[in-house]
Amino acid sequence: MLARICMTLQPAEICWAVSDSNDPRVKIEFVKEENLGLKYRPSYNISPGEIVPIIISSQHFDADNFFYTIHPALWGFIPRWHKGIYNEHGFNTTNFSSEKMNVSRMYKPAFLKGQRCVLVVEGYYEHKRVPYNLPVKERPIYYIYAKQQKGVKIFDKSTWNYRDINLLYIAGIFDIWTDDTGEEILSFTMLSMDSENDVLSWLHPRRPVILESAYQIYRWLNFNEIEEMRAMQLIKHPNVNSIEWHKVSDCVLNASNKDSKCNKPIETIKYEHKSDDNED
DNA sequence: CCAGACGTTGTT
DNA sequence: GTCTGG
DNA sequence: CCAGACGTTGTT
DNA sequence: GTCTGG
Repeated sequence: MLARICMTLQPAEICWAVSDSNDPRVKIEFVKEENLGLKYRPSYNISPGEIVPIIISSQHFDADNFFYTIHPALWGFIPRWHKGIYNEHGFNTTNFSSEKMNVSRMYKPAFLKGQRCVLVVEGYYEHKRVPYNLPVKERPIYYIYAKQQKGVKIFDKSTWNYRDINLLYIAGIFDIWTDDTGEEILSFTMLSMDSENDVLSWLHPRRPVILESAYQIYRWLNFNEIEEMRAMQLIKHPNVNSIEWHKVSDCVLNASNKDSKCNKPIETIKYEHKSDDNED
């Protein structure tokens, strides 16, 4: 999968957006402003190796109460056994096939400890899969995001009410890694799944595991209440009914382009006009 | 047992 | 050609 | 994944 | 750290 996401919200704004829940058990806290000496930097184009906000259960730290906490975390899971510089383990841990969970040496231990998390994003970017004979430049790139209320455009902040926008919630696995000096780093991987037979199959054979309902998110995070077996069931066939997308320019391919034009719609080619973007 | 893998991706 | 940083 | 680097030096 | 293959 094309490893790019969009998340421009500030920590407080993330709390506002995420805490829109009727469930009194869902209390939101943004903790650990800094991690690794690196700070979460909201951006229209975020890549692996950067710090992004994830939600985890407070019960990983406080056994008495369950509520949501939002942490800045390193995108790219650091293997528990790794020694040395944190990012020199040599594995691509940006995402992980959820189907392989029960045989994974790398992720299973964290999963069995209930270390499930949710990555909060405004949207993610994906190359469309096209025939091999087409050059890279001919591959359209799409921005995928949650369906919004009337009048709200997720790619246009001037239309936002921070408490009303709909975000994407992507299931993940996290761990806390300790370096030689005792410094801890919170890192995570994004879970992926087959997109065959769902609304995104036209785009790419795989897609992130997207949690759509508040209840689904609650169960994915509450590891005490929902054990591993049921958690895996939960993400086996997650719904993706409430998503939308549009074509964007290739400026997002350069990871250093953090500009707002990264998630803006571009003119579609004349003959495939209108909302036919959604077609294969 | 011990060495080697452990992950992903437009690859072959 | 291949690795790394984002 | 893709873009960009791929190097050195008594220097800041 | 933990599992698998030989």
